[in-house]
Amino acid sequence: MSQTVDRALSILPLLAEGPADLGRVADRLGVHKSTALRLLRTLHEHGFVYRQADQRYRLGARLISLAQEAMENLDVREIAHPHLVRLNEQVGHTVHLAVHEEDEVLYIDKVDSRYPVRMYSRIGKPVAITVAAVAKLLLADLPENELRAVAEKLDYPLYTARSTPNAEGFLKELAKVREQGWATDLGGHEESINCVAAPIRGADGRVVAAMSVSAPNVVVTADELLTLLPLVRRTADAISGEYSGRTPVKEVTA
Amino acid sequence: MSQTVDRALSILPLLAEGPADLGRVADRLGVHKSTALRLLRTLHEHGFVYRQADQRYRLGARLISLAQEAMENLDVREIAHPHLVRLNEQVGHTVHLAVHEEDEVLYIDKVDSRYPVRMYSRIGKPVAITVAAVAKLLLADLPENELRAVAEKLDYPLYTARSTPNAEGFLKELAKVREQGWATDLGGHEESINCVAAPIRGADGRVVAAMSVSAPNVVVTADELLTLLPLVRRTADAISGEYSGRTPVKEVTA
DNA sequence: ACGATCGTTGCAGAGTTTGCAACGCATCGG
DNA sequence: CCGATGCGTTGCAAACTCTGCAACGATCGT
Repeated sequence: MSQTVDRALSILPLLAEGPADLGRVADRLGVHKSTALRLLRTLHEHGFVYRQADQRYRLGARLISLAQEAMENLDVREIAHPHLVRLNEQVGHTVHLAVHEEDEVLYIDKVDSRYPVRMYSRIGKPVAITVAAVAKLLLADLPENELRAVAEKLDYPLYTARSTPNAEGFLKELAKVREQGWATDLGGHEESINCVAAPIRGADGRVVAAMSVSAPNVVVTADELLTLLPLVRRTADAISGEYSGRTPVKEVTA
Repeated sequence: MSQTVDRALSILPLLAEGPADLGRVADRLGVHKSTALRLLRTLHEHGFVYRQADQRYRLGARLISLAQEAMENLDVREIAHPHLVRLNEQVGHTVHLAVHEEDEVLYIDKVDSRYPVRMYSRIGKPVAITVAAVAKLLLADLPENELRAVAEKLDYPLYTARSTPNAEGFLKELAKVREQGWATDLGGHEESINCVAAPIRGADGRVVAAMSVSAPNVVVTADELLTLLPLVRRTADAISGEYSGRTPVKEVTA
């Protein structure tokens, strides 16, 4: 809608790939160098980009601190955290909390496994939306028409042989998930890692977040992990209860 | 330099304070509602802001994931992390890693204390620049003229009775820090918390980051904490060595 | 049912942004 | 040592984008 802002914002993901000099930025944006310079200057004034010793630009500190504030403002996170910690103490495995926003699902909290073998994931990282157990729960709650639209639009990368292959399979899986009220990912993202997940609901019953317990095959089998399901669901319900009790605003897709 | 972008970017810190509706954003920016709307729309398209169910705007997910990428690209962080973990295992206290950028010092990594008493701090959060031990190290490395300019410009909030009171005291402290090659914060930020910090240097000898060990009085006295200094310095030196060995770009102030 | 509040859209004027060309500066090769 | 090349930077006038207004529609509360 606003050309200038549009261009300026496009610079940020570009710099996320790594530092770039003026010429490179101008090229990638398809604008004159002087234009790119002025955009970068404005971004710089706000601390969103930073100029290295070699004059190249990279993402700046304000971006990091802003993101930090953004996460601290998420009410679900605040409420859920102690529950996640407690669950982690009980089961020992990695516990995740995720929310859905604009066709992306991302982790907003994590408590690491106490076992030496840890899985790779980071708070703030978008999750594999077509296979992750938490993603299934979050998407399954969308109204039918939206859901169909989203499913068609997605890519279905075959991380493993058990990854969701296409929109049809995804919708079918989501229907199942919606009905049973919980979800799993059995080696769909990484061959040796399984997850069990449960939804966290707001006062109006809509799913506002999802939490999961993940563990590699080498520690527990999928079947053993599934025995934790009741505990995971109870934890999620406890968070739901606390969250809907004093909900200031509902976190739902637009 | 660019009015439109300037305004658009100003919206983000504003939203970091909490969700706001269109009217509020327009007021704070001092522009017409229609103008604010178009800016918000552009930010929305890029995922930087998100629209809640109640139509209010808040910071979006792309901001969080971008910040995540920004941090993952920091070479110092990657290299330092395992060292921080090891140090934490040895001493048990909270370990921090911080960098300096544009008159701000912020934590880019943290390993939590193993003691039940934990201090409040978060990755991405700007640190109290006038009192934190890591901040002293990072600033002490600036060229004399820049340093003076920065010191004059800063605020000196009196967190405790032992906080740095003014520019003069700060410069004096920095001179000491520069000479001895390490720094402390003894109750300057929070009455009961002490820190010991050491610098991490790049190939050219400039300080690129600083690390610290922090612990509350109730666990160890300041004197006991100081006995850890040699270990902290050794760890910092190890990181420095590894970092300067294969430095792609130097992270230095412009 | 009515008024108030808030978000949204088309429009024309105003102002900002854009790309060009020229400059300064450093680096590199002859 | 000097010219060539590449980079970031600045003034300028034309062009296009953005701005604020006013009017509309929807939603909410009384």
